[in-house]
Amino acid sequence: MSHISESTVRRLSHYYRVLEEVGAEGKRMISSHLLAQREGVTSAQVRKDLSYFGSFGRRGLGYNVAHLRAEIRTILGLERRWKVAVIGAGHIGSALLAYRGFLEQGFDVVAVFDRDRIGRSVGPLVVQDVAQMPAIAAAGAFEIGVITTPAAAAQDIADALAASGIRGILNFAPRKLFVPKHVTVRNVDMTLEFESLSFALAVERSPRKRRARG
Amino acid sequence: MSHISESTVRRLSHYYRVLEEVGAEGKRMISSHLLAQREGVTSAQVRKDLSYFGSFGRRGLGYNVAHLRAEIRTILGLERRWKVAVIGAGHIGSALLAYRGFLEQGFDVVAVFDRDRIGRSVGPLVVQDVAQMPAIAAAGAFEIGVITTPAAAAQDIADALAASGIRGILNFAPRKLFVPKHVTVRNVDMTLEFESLSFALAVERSPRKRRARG
DNA sequence: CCCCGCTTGTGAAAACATTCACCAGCCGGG
DNA sequence: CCCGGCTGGTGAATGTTTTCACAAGCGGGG
Repeated sequence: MSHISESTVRRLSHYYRVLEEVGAEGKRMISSHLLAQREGVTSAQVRKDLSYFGSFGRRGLGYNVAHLRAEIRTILGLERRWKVAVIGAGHIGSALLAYRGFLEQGFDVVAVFDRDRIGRSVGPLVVQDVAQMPAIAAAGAFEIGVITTPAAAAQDIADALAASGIRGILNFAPRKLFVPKHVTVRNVDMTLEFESLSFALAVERSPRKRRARG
Repeated sequence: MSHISESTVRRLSHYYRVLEEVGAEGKRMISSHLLAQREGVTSAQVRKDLSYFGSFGRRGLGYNVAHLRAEIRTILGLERRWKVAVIGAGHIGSALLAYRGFLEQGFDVVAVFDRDRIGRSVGPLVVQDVAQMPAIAAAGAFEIGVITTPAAAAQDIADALAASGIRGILNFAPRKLFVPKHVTVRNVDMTLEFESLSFALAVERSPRKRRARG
């Protein structure tokens, strides 16, 4: 397991969900072929992805649903719970806090920070001054910082998080973040996806070559 | 331009943003090297990405910022505006509607549908019955459907959208959607990103091989 | 106990994406 | 007008990811 690609990890998350469903349907075993079909990938891909981490199946039988689910859970680090702070209490930040979905999956939002709106209640939490954030982060109050500030502030927040020893950042701001290499950033960028859709729909785009004007 | 990879399109969106900033800073020309640096990729990558669509630079000078920006705008299909319907008026749907960011970029939300909450105002729009959606879609009222319903409903909505002639879907539900091949789906999946972060942080994961139990 | 149908795990091959390296072209200065 | 310093475009090389294809292992039936 020298290095696992980002795509493999993403697919593991997907398999994890499929296994939840399949388990709920009462199935005890599942073949790589069936699992692949439900996820829209090839069976070889499923087996290859899993093979990076071990041998979880049995030839002739497939994978034990509950067992494989537990293995993936461990691989993804979902055995434990992660403490999350949200920086930016605007629309996205609030929606995120209100969204129950991921709370059930091992992530607990323990703090919300903003430059304004200080003292306001957001669900069970009270918005704290973002100026306090570095100290609170450094004290180990959370492991993952979620940036939902305007784009212009995002890099500064990322710098502050990194300087406070935070190693995981989920960035909702539409801007590339530069961080020390021991820090992992993942991006959720709606605008990008809209533009990607736009590209796909605009089939009438013309591939003609042109000369540029300086 | 036989086929453009998804990654290339994503990077074009990124370049587009950088060009906006760079333009705002008053720069007239930019080299592939500088553009690359601001986006955290190599200069060869920038030139290769652009070369799929034409020759937009001038040797010795670089790219004209405004001109390149306009070219990418055209490539991405952002010359025109896209009409968007949001299906699901829950937390994510509402946050999305409140988010001004992407409205400025060529996407107009023209309708909101939900199974409940019918008649409620969301910004300038009124929630309509999702049962009406297929007819309204078929009438050409919008080109892109954004699914922000619970996961269990997502595939049915996708089927309805596809059947009504919609060719672009942005899916916020954490579930793989199966659609006819002329329909393009893009996913925004926060849960996935959280799990990917969890994996990256859980460095103490052990790669030991095991035997599975059936 | 052996054979058959099924399924995994995995090297090898193929497909795909990124980076290299260099030619061609452009500007400015002398 | 020519030379030198830069920079873009692009085929070739390299690196990465996915797919293929098959040996090895499993359970069940007779």
